[in-house]
Amino acid sequence: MKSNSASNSQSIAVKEKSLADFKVGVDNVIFSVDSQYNRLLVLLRKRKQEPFNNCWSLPGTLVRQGESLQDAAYRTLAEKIRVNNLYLEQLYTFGNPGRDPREAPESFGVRYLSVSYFALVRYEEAEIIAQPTGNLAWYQVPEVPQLAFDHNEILEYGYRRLRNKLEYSPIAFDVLPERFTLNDLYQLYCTILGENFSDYSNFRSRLLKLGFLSDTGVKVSRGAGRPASLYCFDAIAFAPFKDKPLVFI
Amino acid sequence: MKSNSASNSQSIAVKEKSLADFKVGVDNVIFSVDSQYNRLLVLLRKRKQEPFNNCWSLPGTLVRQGESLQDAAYRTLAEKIRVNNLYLEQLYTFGNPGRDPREAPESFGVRYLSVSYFALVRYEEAEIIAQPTGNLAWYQVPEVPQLAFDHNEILEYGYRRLRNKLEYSPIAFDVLPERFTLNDLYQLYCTILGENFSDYSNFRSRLLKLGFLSDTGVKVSRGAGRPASLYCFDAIAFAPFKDKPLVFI
DNA sequence: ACAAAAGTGTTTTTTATACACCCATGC
DNA sequence: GCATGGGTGTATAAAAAACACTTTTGT
Repeated sequence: MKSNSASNSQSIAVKEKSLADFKVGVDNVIFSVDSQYNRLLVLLRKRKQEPFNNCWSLPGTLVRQGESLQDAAYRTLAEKIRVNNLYLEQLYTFGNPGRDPREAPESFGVRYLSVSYFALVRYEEAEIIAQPTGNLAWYQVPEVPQLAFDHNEILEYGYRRLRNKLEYSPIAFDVLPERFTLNDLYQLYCTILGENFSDYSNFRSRLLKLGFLSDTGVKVSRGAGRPASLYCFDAIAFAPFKDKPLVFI
Repeated sequence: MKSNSASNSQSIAVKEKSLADFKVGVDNVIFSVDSQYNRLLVLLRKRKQEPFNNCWSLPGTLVRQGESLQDAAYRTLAEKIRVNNLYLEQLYTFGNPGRDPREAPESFGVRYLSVSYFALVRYEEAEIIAQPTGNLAWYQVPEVPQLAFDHNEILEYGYRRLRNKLEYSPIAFDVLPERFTLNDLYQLYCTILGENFSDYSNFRSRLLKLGFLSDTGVKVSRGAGRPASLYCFDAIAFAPFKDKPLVFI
C-alpha cells in the first residue's frame, strides 16, 4: 500500500519491486494407449537448451502475448504431434519459488510458473512431427526416467488424474475410433487401470445398461472367434449422466 | 514475428516481446458453515481500488517475490480472518487474455493470471480482522451478488469442488471442533449438499461402520432430548482410506 | 472338431434406501 | 408423561462381484 510520506512514484516503485514477475509456461502430460501392445505411453521431449540440457522433460512452452493458457497447451501439442482426437484439461499449477533454476537471484526475481495440462490422444493416429532424431518419444509410463524440473511430480499428478477421469468421465470415447468393440473399450480400461479393475462380462453389462453405447449392427472379425459388434458412443443419450459421478467401472 | 535476417540480440528482443509477462495473483474461495443457522457462507471483500472499485470480489493478492502460491493464499486468508482450523487446496488457474481490464494494450502485454484456492474454515472460530466497516463480509452462497473480474465463475468452480470434496475426503473434520456429535457432522453435510443427500440413520451407520470415528464416551446435552455422544476423528484409523474414492455419503 | 473370441445368464454378496422403533433427557 | 432429539434395527431394493455357460467364427 501507499505510505503517507512517500511520493507517489516512489511508492509505486517499491510496491512493484516486492511483487514477483512471472514467466508462465504450460507443460503437457500427454498420454496415449497403444492398444496393440496394451501399453500406456506418455510423450517426452529431450531438452536441447539449458537448464537441464539433454534431459527428458514434458513438452511445454512459454505463454505468448494474447494467448490463452489452453491455446498454449494446444499449440505445444500441435507442434509435437498431429492428432485429431484428443481430450485436454488443465491439471494443476506449480509455482514454488526455486522450481526453475533460471530463477537465479540476479534475474531480478523473475519466477517460472508452470500451468500443467493433461491430455489423452489416440495413439494409432498420433503422428510425431519430424524432430531431430530421438528428441521426442513415447515412453511407457512405468519406464519414465528422471525428468527435468519438477516434471516427474507433474507426471505423477497427471497419471492420478487420468485414472480418476476414466472412472467417471467418457474420455475414453475421445480417443477410441468412431466405432469400436466393447473389447477395445475394455482393453483401454485395463491398460490404464490394471487388469483387475473389473471382470469383462460385468464391465460389459454395466456399460450397456447405461444405454449410451449403440450397437451399429456392423460386425468385425479379429482372427479366430466370434465376430464382435461395433458400437458407437451416443453423446445425446449420455447427456443425462453429464454431471453425475461414477458412471463407469 | 521476426525476420530471418535479424541479428541475434534483435532476435532475442523480439522473442522476448512475443512472450507474455504475467502478474500472478491468488484468489481465495473461502467457505464456512454457520452451524447455528445452517448456512453455507463465502467470504467476500469490497474492492477499494480500480478496476471494479466498490465491487465485491473474492479476497486475493498478488504473489510476492520468494513467496509460494500456497503461501500467498494463506497470507490473504490470514490478513482477513483469524482462524486455526482450515482446509486449503488449489482450485484452478484462470488466465484468459482480457480477464483483467488492466491488461490494456498500452501496458506492454502484461497479463493477470489468477491461481484460485479453495478453503473451508471453521465459522464459529473465524474472526474477521478489523477492516473499514462493511468491506469484508460473509455472504450466503445463494445470495452472492455480481462480483469483480471472473470471480463468479471461480466461486462456482469452488462450490462444485467443495461438494465433491465433501463426498470423498475427510475435510469436514478440519472444520468441526475436536469433538463433535454425529448430528453436528450430519448438519454440516446437509448444509453443503442439501437436505436430501441422505437419511440421518443411514449416514450414521455408514460412517460408524468405517471405523475412523471414535466415541469419546463423553455425552453432551442440547436442550431437551437424549444426550449425544461426542466423537472424534481418528486419523490413524482413516489412513487406509486415504487414496480410496467415495468414502462418505 | 476344436480353440478362440464374443456375448448371455445366474448366483452370491454387498451396499443403498426407507422407515419403524426404542432410549434418555428436559420440562 | 410427553415432546424432543439421539440411537438401533429390520425389510426391501439395487448394485457389485464371481463365474458358468452359450454362440459364432477361423483353422
